[in-house]
Amino acid sequence: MPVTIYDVARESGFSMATVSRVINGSSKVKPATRKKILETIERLGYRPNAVARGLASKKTTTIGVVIPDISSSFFAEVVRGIEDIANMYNYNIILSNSDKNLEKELNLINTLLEKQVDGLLFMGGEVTEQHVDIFQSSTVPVVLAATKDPKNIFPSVDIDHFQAAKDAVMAFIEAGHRKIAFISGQLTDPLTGYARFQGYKKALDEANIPFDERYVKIGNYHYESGMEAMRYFLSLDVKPTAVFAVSDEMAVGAIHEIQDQGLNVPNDIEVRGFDNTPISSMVRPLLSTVSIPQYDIGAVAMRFLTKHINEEPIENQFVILQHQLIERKSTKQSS
Amino acid sequence: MPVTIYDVARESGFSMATVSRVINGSSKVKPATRKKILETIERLGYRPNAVARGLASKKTTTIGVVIPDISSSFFAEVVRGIEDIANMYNYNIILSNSDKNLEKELNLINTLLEKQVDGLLFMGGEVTEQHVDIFQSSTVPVVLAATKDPKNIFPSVDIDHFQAAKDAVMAFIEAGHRKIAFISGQLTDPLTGYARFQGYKKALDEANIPFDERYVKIGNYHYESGMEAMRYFLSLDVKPTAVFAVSDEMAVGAIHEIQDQGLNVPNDIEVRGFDNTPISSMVRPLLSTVSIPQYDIGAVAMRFLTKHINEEPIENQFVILQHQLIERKSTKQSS
DNA sequence: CTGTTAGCGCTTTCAA
DNA sequence: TTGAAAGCGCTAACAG
Repeated sequence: MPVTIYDVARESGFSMATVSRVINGSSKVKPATRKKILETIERLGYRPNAVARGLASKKTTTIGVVIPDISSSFFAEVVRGIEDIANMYNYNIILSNSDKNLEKELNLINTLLEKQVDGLLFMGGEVTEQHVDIFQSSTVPVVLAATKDPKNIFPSVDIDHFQAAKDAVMAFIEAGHRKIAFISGQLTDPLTGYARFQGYKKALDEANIPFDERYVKIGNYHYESGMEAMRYFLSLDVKPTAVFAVSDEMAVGAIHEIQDQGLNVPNDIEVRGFDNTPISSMVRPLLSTVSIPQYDIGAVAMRFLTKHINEEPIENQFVILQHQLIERKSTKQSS
Repeated sequence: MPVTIYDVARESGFSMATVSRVINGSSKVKPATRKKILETIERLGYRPNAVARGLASKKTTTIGVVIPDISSSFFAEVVRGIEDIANMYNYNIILSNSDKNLEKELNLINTLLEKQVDGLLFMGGEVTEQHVDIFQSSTVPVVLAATKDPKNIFPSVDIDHFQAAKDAVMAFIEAGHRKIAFISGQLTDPLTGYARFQGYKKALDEANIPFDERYVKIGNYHYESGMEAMRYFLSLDVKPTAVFAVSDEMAVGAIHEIQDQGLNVPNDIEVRGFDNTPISSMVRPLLSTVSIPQYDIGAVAMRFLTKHINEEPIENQFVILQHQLIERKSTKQSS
């Protein structure tokens, strides 16, 4: 039978209210009585029950995080950012993996809301009508991280996927390439798939390079699918001279396929990835990529959420973090 | 003002107790009344308050997980295993990063216990007296994952680090190597550091190869420190012909350092890593390594915890999962 | 500065 | 099969 605040009150000779005050460090308590109460807390080994506190105060100091897959190094880094800031503000996070499965997402959100989290951080593929509905049924704030909803209803923290992809392709164009292959994500995915694809097309368009669908292959962000895509590109009559993949893993897969066929990166074909995950610095040649501030996306989103929770004034509901082209060794230095 | 069980009771014309029964699917409720109550729950958009339930039932269906660093791909995979099984048993997890910092660990454990988690999963470097103390103050079960306590007080799920390292080194010895370098973890770390080091020494010992401290370098498990260690080994008069690193990242760093100096892996120097993290399949040459069932460690630990929570009979309190030598391309096939 | 007293929303005997 | 009522452990007015 664990010791309760009532026991502490009885043993110390003060009331529950006063004990509560010293626990919460709130308002004025005479130093002498604080000391006494602290002593009996120590003596009894009292540990406040956060569930009871949550019920009484309507605050749980925990926030819900739904994420596609924590074993993806991209999201793991985002979560690290979330957790660090959460910790700083004295929140804990309940983490749950959705695998981008709609039903699972909806269930998880519901469960988290039932658990009375003080706020919700959502990462996922798409934000559908159903997401919107359930988010709107929430009495606590919801912030989208590394995604956004099509109607801009909810605050979000993300990068400009369209521009990032366009910049990457433009760098190739400026280096003189005309035959630029694109290893894409699913086009049904509005942000990481479709928006980046549009960026690719736009860059070509502005350079008057006709779009050639043979230079586009859909991948699943993983290494193998990068190899496969590259295998296909290399089977073409007119091979591309540059390849842009929307994930580092796929880019590395592409590089290895190129190398396995006896060609050289970057001399025969240049390759650029996306995300700047740790692997890009652990391969040869070092991978040129588009750096996405994963940690910051998480950190900013969490900070953002605390502001909403505390109803602090918020200037901009939709923050776009900056991406950056990282030139390493899988592209020729254009200097 | 959110709708409560009381509202549902009033609207449906039944008592709170009966509403509670249909929510929990427990005991007998007449189908007709169940139907009516379900309807009014739907109509009112009632969402049960898990905090109140937790207070009343003394169960929160959430478990606490403390982990060194979620952005490490090793732990990310372990957590995926934990979460999947947790999910299966209808638990949520509160995840917190400790960075192996003792004070932080103790604080986190305390917070989780205050939050009335139904169980605790601990991963960390070392399990000290202080850990033992706080774990013993817990009224809920504690399971150690990917670690164990020196006195075998708490149930744990891990691999045999000593044997795994020994096996890796023995494979080199059987392939004819005598000059085997070792990129170690901190020796103050009892499991991943010290135990593996002992395994290395034991293998040499059994083969009557004298231990040479110049062939041992302490790393921090990361890529750069693998390169550094290798740079040092290559500066030796008598260079090693094989290198065993206790993490894949360090092994890959070593390979790249070797390659950068114009030598070939595996022809000039063979390299073997540890963990079988995804990167080992994404480098050239493909990395030979010791496979650790990370996902399973998490999954088994979580399953283990549910058994403790439900007070199911448990045969063995200390489960050792099997490691496995994976032969890829950074070692010569010994067949 | 401290105490009294209602709840918070739900589960759980115990009766009916 | 259903209901009444007593808490679960704590916070938050409100008094004093």
